Parts: sequence; structure tokens; C-alpha cells
Amino acid sequence: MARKSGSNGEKTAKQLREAATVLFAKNGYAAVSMRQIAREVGVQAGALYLYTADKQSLLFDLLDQHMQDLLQAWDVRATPHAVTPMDRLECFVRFHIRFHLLRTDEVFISYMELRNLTPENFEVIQTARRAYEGILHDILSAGQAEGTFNVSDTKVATYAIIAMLIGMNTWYRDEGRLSIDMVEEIYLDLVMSAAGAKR
Amino acid sequence: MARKSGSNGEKTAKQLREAATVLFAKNGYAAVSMRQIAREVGVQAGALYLYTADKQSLLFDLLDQHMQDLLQAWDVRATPHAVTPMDRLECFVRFHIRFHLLRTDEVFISYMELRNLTPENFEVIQTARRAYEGILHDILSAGQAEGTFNVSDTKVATYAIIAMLIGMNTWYRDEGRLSIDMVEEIYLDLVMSAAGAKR
DNA sequence: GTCTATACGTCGATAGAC
DNA sequence: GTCTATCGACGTATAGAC
Repeated sequence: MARKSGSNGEKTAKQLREAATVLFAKNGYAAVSMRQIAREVGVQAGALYLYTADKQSLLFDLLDQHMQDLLQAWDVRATPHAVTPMDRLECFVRFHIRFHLLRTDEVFISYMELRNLTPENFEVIQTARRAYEGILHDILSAGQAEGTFNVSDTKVATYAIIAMLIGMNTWYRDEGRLSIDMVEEIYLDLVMSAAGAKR
Repeated sequence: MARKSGSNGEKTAKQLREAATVLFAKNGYAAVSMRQIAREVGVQAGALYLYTADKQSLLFDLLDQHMQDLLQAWDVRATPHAVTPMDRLECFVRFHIRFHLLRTDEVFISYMELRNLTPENFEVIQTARRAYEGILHDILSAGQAEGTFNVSDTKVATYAIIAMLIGMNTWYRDEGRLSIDMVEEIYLDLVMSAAGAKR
């Protein structure tokens, strides 16, 4: 597909998403202006409206894309349903950590900016989030049923484990004391213990 | 101390803090205007500046008060240093849950609005937060040293357990399936397991 | 202590030139 | 595809009347 000479649209669209992601993560949706984003992209504010209907759509698209990426990546990565709950839990934890540590900004926005979505947009993201929680809840329930795990409430355990894993994003730094590999092992231990896994 | 007739200062000051807490928690600091807060309080926007130097001070005072309340409440509640790490951990978890479920708005703001603090104000809150994390870290370290607990990294375990506990605030509802007492027991199990407590 | 009025900046979003 | 210019609304904060 030939590109018009002087046209820069695809590149600008990508830059817009990236600049918005970084700025929203750093300063918060409400505190970031379209002019700020435009400055980062290197265009004037008006030009942004060629790529997004409005500021709200910009936020929603970022969150929606992130959740779709997450669920799709899991579908690809998930081990076949035949394996044990223990193996599935290990797979989930490792997947979660790898995926989330590579997208710190997106994860941050996805948890901080939910309240800045319109009710309709919020519902869409909420549904995706519940689907993700459902993955973990299914694993815990299966393990609980067969006696591999031991938690007093699978729903609460699901929330607790997700919160624990998401919390990693608030302190992990690439240049810090721990490598991703080490973090993965540490959290795997914590999650397995919390789930009461008989290993 | 006699109150001037027509004067309403103390009441307004209190209403200001309460309205700001609710609105900041619901819509976010950046998205809430002084006019909105004033409307909630029942005064004009200009009158708020009798009680706060500016919007930033208002946010900081709320967070600072919350952290001071938290640390002071722990000092009162904390069991004497002689007891076992296991007992201390149980005490900490029960304390955390009770304290945090009674102040959902303050907790929410304290975690969501850190980035809207000026660097100087941020440092103050960060120090208080680290002090709170330090309480848990001390308990875990002590238990780890004497073999009661079993975690692969006490620092990460501290972060993970705090995240898990804080996460409770995002889903707990008074009118929900679980009573505070039940939540307390469920999280106690989860934390003890995560810490690898030999019970 | 609270009001009204307002200074002054910035916001999101659009119109029309190039 | 991007620019400049602009609209109308709203933001924080202050001044001065009562």
C-alpha cells in the first residue's frame, strides 16, 4: 500500500499512543492535556484529533488494547487443559509476571484510570478484567476441588493473589536488586504458599 | 472557648476535609475542582482558602493525617515486643484489616494520589509509608530468623502481603457476601500461608 | 467567616488555510 | 496531514465588600 509523500499518519498514530501511555502513567489522565501529548508527539494539538475522536476515546483505546493483548497472550501461552491445577497455577504466575513487567505503564494506567472512563467504557474494561480474574479463579477452584490447594475462600484468594502480583509493578525496577528471573521464583513461592499448595 | 456568633469555622473546616476526601476518592484529585468541593461544603469557592493554603496542601494534609493516624493506631494496638513473630503477624493482619476497612476513602486516596503530591510532600508520605512497611518487615524477618516463617525474600514478601491486604479495599463492600470478621479470618489464613508459617 | 466579582491562565475541541 | 487561530467553558486563587 503506497504511502502519500509527506504523509506521516501511521507513525504519528503510533507516537500518539505511546506518548499518551507514558504521560497518563506518569501524571494521570486528568492531569495531562492534549497539548502536552501533542508536544511530545511533535505536532499541534488539533492534529491529534485526526487519530482519536476525543481524549476519552484515547484512554479507552489504550486500556481496551491492553486487556485484549493480555487475554490473547494468555490464550496463546496457556497450557492445555489436561495438566494439573498446580502446573496451571505455575504457568499463570510466570505468565503474569513476564507480561506485566514488560508493560509497566499500561498496567499502571489500567489500574489507576478506571474511574476516568465513562460508565459504558468502564463496563467493557471491567468485563475483560473479570475474564482475567476468572482464569485464576478457575485454576484455584479446580485445585481446591481435588485437594491440591487449600484456601478458605477461592474468590478472595483470587483477588488476593492478583493484588499481590499486580503490586510487583509498584516496586520492581530493572536496575534494582532482583532480576526478573528471581522475582518470578520469589512470587511463585509466595503464590503457591498462599494457595496452600501441597508440593 | 466562646464561639463568635454567626461564625461557623470549625464545622466548615471539618466539612471541607470530609468533602475533599469523598470527592478525591471518587473522582481523583486532578479531576475535582475547588468549586465542586465548595458546593459540597455549602460555601463559595473563595471561602475554602480560609482553611487551606491551596489545593495541594489540602491533599497533603489528608494523606499526612491518614498516615499519622495509621502509625499512631498501631503504636497503641501493637502487642508488647516479647510475643512471638507468629502472634505479632496475626496482630498486624487483624489490625490492618480493621483499620483499613473503616477508612476506605482515605486508603484509596493514599494509594492513588501519590503522584499528585509535590516532590517535598511526596517524600513525607513516602517516609511514613516505609515506616508502616517496616513494621511488617521486622515481623517477617524475626520469624524468618527463628524458623517460624519461610519466605525466599523478606522484602518482597513484605510488599506482597501489603499489596494483598490493601487490595481488599478494592472489592470489599459492607453489603457484600462476607462480614468483616470473615474477611479477617480469610486474609489471616492467606497471609500466614504466604509467610510459610508453621502452625 | 463568608460573600461576590474577577484576574488570568488553560482546557478540549473545531474551523479553515495550506 | 498538519498548521494557526479561535471558541466557550472552566480552573485556581485573590481582592474587597459586608
